Amino acid sequence: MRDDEKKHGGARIGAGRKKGSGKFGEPTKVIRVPESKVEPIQNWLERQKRSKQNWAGLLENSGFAVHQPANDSYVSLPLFSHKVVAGFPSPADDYIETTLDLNEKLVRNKEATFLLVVEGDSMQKAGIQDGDILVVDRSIEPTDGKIVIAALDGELTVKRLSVKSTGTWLVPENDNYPPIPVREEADMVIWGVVTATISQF
Amino acid sequence: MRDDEKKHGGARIGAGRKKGSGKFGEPTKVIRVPESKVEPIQNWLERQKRSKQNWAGLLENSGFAVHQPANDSYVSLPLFSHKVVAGFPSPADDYIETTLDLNEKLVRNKEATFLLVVEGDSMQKAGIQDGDILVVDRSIEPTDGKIVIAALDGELTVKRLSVKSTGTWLVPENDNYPPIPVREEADMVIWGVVTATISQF
DNA sequence: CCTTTTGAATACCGTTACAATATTCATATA
DNA sequence: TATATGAATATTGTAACGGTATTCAAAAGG
Repeated sequence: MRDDEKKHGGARIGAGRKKGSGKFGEPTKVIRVPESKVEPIQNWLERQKRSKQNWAGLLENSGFAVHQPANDSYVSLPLFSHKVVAGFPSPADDYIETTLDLNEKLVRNKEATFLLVVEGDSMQKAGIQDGDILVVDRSIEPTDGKIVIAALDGELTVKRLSVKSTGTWLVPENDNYPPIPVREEADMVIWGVVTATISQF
Repeated sequence: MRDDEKKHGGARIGAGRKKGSGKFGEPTKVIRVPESKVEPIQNWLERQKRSKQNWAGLLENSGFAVHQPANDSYVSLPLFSHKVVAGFPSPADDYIETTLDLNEKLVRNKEATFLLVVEGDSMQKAGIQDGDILVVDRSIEPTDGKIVIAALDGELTVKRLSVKSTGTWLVPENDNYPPIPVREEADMVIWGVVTATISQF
């Protein structure tokens, strides 16, 4: 076969890169901006891309997602990410990452969830303050490291559960209080695992 | 005088436009950005130049994309008071003090409320941790002592607002950070007042 | 007939180039 | 002395360019 006959391809329809296959997934434009703002803007663009993916993924996995609540209440509030907003604080534009219903976000298992008003400051370091509302899920397995509601001899406490080979402890997150040893599982009734805490100002 | 002798000016040193006399006051660069982001970016640049916005102005043209809920039904969760529950509890029995809908509890003015994810630990003492979700109400007057979301020269921060005769300050609740003086209202745009913070574990 | 290779076709992207303005200021003019 | 002029230089939005990346179907090879 002669060289000039060695041909592949050739003119054809349908060839060529697809539209929207670029890094931004949409048409682009060149604009002129001050030098000092180039990096912030590009960082922001990067975050915009990533955060969209993240939230989508997060919502997917966590089951909070946008799908179900037909008969339940659904109050959609715009949710911003601080990071994303930090550089470009304009509520008017499309910086809204997603919308979120607080009940949905905070309550995974409605039947097993209850709220509790905190008294005392023994969990201050974990961000739990006196007067906070705790969201407690009784369907979650209380494992080592989880913050739990435990009734010790009828005394209700919020502590971090520590299950080690040396024994089980209820550990306050406040240096002024000592860890409490749990001698037997018998003295302790765990009500549930704290999934969130809400402080109102 | 002949026409070709009618001359003004002429070659001379020092002539010409001064550097930095453009709209941005600094060298510029051309960058390519997605079309949908052109306007947001240019709005932001505009605002950076004359960061002259006050609370009222922000409210005016903010145009939040707040999604309206279809209707307000409630998710009632049992709310316990720590004291009351101290006995022995099951959310099913009558230790339940009341029931509470989180959206109702946390969102007073739905149209003016949005959520924000916190970054940083400058408000640790107020129980606001990195990663928390803040509930921000834009309809509440930012007064002395309120925790506010403030954009200082485009930088978004969560701080306690201090309005004294000596001036206005944004005060972090973390000893590692100094209070930030607000020289003029012009530097500062207050997005809203924080009404609650939610930590999830 | 099925799989792999190939290269034309097309989109994308960072940068430069360019033409139209805008600004400045020493000089010519009144 | 005050004003008008126009060369000199900066700025700015957009077009253009060259280099890459991607896609697809025809050609080549099993």
